Amino acid sequence: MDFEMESAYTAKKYEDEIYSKWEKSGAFQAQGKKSGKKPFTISMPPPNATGVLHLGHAVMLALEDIMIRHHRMMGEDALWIPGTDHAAIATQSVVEKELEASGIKNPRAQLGREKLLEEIHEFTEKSKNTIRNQVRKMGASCDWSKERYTMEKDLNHAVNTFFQYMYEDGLIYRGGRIINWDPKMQTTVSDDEIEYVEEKTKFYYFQYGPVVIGTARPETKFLDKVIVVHPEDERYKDLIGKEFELEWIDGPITATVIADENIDMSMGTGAMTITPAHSFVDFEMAQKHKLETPQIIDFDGNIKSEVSEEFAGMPISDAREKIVEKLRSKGLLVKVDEEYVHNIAVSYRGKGTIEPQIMKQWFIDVNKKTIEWKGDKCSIKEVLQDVVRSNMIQILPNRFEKIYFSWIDNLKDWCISRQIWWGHQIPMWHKCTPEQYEAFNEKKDASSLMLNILEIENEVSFGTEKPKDGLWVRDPDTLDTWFSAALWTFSTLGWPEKTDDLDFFHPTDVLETGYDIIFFWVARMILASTYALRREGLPEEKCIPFKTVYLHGLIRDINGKKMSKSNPETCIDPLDMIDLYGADALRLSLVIGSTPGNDMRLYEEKIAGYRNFINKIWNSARFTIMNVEPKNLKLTLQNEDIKSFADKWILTELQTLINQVNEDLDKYRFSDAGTKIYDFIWSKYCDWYLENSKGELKNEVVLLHVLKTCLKLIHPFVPYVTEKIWEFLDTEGMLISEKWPELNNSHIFKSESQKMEEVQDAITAIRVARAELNVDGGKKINAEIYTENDQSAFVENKEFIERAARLEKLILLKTPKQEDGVKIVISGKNEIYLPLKDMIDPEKELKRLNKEIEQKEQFIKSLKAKLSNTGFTKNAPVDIIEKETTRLREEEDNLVKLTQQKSQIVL
RNA sequence: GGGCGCUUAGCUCAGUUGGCUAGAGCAUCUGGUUUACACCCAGAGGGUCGGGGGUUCGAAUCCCUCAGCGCCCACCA
Repeated sequence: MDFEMESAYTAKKYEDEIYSKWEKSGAFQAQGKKSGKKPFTISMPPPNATGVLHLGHAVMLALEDIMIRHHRMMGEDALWIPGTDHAAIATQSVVEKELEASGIKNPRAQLGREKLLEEIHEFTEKSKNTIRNQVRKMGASCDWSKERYTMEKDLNHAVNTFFQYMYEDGLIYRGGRIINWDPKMQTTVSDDEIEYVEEKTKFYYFQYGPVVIGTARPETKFLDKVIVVHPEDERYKDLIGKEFELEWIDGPITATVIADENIDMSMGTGAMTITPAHSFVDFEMAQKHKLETPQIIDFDGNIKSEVSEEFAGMPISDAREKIVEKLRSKGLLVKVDEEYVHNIAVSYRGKGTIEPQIMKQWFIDVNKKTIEWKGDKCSIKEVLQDVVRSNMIQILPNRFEKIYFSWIDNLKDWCISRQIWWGHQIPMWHKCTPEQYEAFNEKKDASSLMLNILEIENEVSFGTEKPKDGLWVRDPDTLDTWFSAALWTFSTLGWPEKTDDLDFFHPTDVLETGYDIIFFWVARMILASTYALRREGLPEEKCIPFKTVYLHGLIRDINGKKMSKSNPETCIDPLDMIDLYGADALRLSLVIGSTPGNDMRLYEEKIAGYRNFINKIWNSARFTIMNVEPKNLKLTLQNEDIKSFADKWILTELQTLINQVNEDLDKYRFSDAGTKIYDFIWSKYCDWYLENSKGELKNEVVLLHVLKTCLKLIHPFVPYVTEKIWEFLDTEGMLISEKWPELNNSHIFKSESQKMEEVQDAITAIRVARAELNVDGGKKINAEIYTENDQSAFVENKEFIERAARLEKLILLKTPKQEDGVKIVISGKNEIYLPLKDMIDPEKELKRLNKEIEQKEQFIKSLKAKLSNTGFTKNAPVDIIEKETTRLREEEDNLVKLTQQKSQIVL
C-alpha cells in the first residue's frame, strides 16, 4: 500500500475527501457535560451572510482551528460553534443594489416589506451555503450540528428576551436626539459605523449682521438666528446678549448673540451661528442654551419646503451654489476660501454621506446603574471597565486594553434602531389616532421616519403580538446588527433557555477576531453577556462571554495596502490559493510570521514556500514508510529500542520540542510553535536524522516514533497532509482524534546532549587544526573521527589527529563518502554525521571568547566590589547576599572554563 | 489636538524576563545529487538592529530625544 504515496503531495486530490471523512466520523462534535471532560469553547465570529470568504476569515479560521484541534487532542471537550451573521445594512444594501440593477428602481416602495425580505432571505440562504463550503475548504473542524445564524427563530427569541430585560430595567429608551442619518440608505447609523473622508471644498465668509461668519455649508443656514462667540473674545465681548436686525437669505431676521466657552476663537472669525438640527456640536450647544432645533434638510437630503419657498425640495448639492449666489447679490458674501479641506462623514457600510438629523430613536442607556456587580449597582459602562481591569477578561496583545478603556470612557448611549427591514424587528408597538393609523399603513415602505413625521409618540407597548385594545402599529425599525451579534456566545448555546450546554460551555475560552471590530463587537459582547446572565443571577465569573480575547492583525497586500477586490493584482482570494497550493500551505502562511495585533503582508511566494514544506513532510513520511517493514508499522517505541547516539539525540531534541510547543500554544504564540516544529521536521528530522538513517544505522522504531510525534504536533497547523499520511501508517482511527504527545523523561538523554557538545568542541579543534594546516578554504574536509580503540583506519595527517584527539580521545580518519562533513564515531559503534555548518570559525570563536572573558572579568570585578561593600553586606537580605556569592563563584568557574577554551584555540 | 504601533539582511518578517557569534523564509552566488523530495541537499555573501544620547558588567530589547511611515479616537463653524 505504501507505494500509493506519490513523490509529490497533491493537496487538491485529498483535501475534500479527508474533510468529509472527519465530518462523518463525528470527530468535530463536542460531547457536552456527559463527556466528563474539561470544556474548551470557541464561538466562531460569524461571517456576513453576504459575500465570500476573504483572507481575514482565513486567518480567523486557521488560528481557531489550531486551538480547537490542539485542545481536542489534549483530551478536552472542544466545541467550536460555526455560524453566519445576517449583517443587516450590508446585506440589504447589496440586495437592493442588485434589484435596482435588474430594473426595480425603488425596491422598498415597489416590493413592500414582505416581498423584499423574501428576496433578501433567498440571497442570504445562497450566500450561507457558499460560506459553509468555504469554511470547510479551510479545514475548520467546527461542530456543524450546532451551526447558528443570527436571524434564525431561536436567536430572534433571544434578541426579544434581551430587549425585554433591558426595557423593563429602563435601559432601553426612546429618545429624540441628533443621529447620523444616511439619506442614501434611509437609515441611521451608529457612531462607530462612520468613517471620515477628506474633501476639498469652498469655505464661505458671510456678513451676518455685526459679525462675519464662516461656513462650508451655507445651505443649512436658513433659520440660524443665534450667534455664538467665546465669552472672553475681545472682538465680540460687547455684543453678547444683544439682538440685531439683519438681512439674510430669505429676508430680514432677528438674531441674538450668546457666549459659549466651547468656541474656538482662532477658528474662522471666532464667531459662528448655530444649526442645531444638522450638526452634533450645534445640537449640544442648543440643548445647553435651550434653543429651538428646526429641521432644514429633509430625510431625503433636500431643502425642506417649510423652510424656504424659493429653495423648497432642492437637493442640497444644487442649493448650495444658488444660496451663495443670492447672498452675493445681496452683498453679504465677504470672501471665499477655495482651498478648505475638511472631513466629511460617510457610512461605513453604504458609503453614503451622513447628514446629522434629529429623530426619535431607540437607545441603550450606558450610564444607568442597574446591574448587580460585585456587591454594587453598576452601569453598563462600569461593568465593561471592571471585567477587563480586574483581569476577568484578558486582551491580547495587551496594548488593546488601553484602546478599549479609552473607547469606554467616551461611550455615549448606543442607538440601536435602524430604518431598514432586514434584521430583528423592534418588539415594540405604538398607539395611534385613527388618522395616524391610516396614514401610516398607507405607506408601503414605512420606517420610523413615518413615526417621526406623523409624530406618533403617544403610548408604547412591548411585545411581538399586537396589543388588544386600540389602534397599534408595530415599530417598523429593526435592531442594529451588532445587537444580535452581541448575544452570540450565549444565544448560540441555547439562551434564554437554561440548557446544559450553556452551563457547561459558557463562558467560552477564547474570542479570536480582527482588531478592527473590537468596538463594534467585542465590547458589545461583553456588554450583553454580563448584563443578561448577571440579571439571571449567575455568579460574575460565569457572566463574561470569554476569558481571553486574541486579536489578529489585518492581512495586507505586498505593498502594505488593504486588500480589496478593486485591486485584483495584489488581492489574494483564499480559495484560489487553496486550489493552487492547498489549505495547509495557506494556513501556515497566515499563521507563521504573524503576531497578534500586527498587520501582515501576504504574497503568493510565501504560500508557495509553505507548500514546499508540506511536500517535505509528505516525503519524509514516504521515506520513513519505505524504510520500515510493513509488518513493523505498528511497533511502538520501547526504551530498549533506543540504540545509537543519533537515536538518543533526536529523541532528546523531540522532548525539548514538545515542551516548547506546549508552552507556546499555551501562551498563544502560534507563530513560534509553528516555526519550531517546522525547523525540527526540516532541519533536525529530515536533514539530519534521516540522512544518518541511511545505511546500517536505520532504526525503524525510532524513525516511526519521531515521525508520528511530529505529525501530531503539526496536525493542528496542517491537518490535511498529516491526516493523509496517518492513513499510510497502518494506524487505527484518525489523527484528529489522537492524543497529544506527552513528555517522556526516559527519552531525555542529557549525557548525549552533553556528548553532542563535546563533539562540537572536537569539531572546533578540527576546524582550528584545519585552519592551521591550511586545509582547503573551508569547503571540504576529508575526515572521520573514531575512538581510539578503532585504530585500524587510515590516518591522513598526524598533527591533525593529535589536535582533535586531545578532546575526548577522538581520532580523525579519512572518510570515503561524506566529503562535505565530518563523520564521528563514538565508542566504536554509534556514529553521526555532522554537516560543516556546525563548525566554528576559530577567528570568530577567539574574538567571541576574548569579548566574553573581558565581560566576565568586569562583571566579577563589580560583583566583588559589591560584596566587599560593607553597606551592602550589612543591609541586604541574607538570601540576596547568598545568591550574589553563589553567582560570583559560578562566574569565576565560567571564567576558568573560558580561559581553558581559549588556550585550546590559541595552541 | 489625544493615544497607539512600526522602523532589524536586497525583499517579507521573527526575536518571550536585557545575556550564547542578532535569526528564518524568499532572492543572489558557489558546489552537489544514478535509489524520499529540484517543491531537494551542502555552503557562501549580505546587518553601524532608523539617528543621537543615557542606564548597565552587558542593550535590537529599558529610559530620554529626534526623524520617517502607518493606525485609532476626537474635532473640523
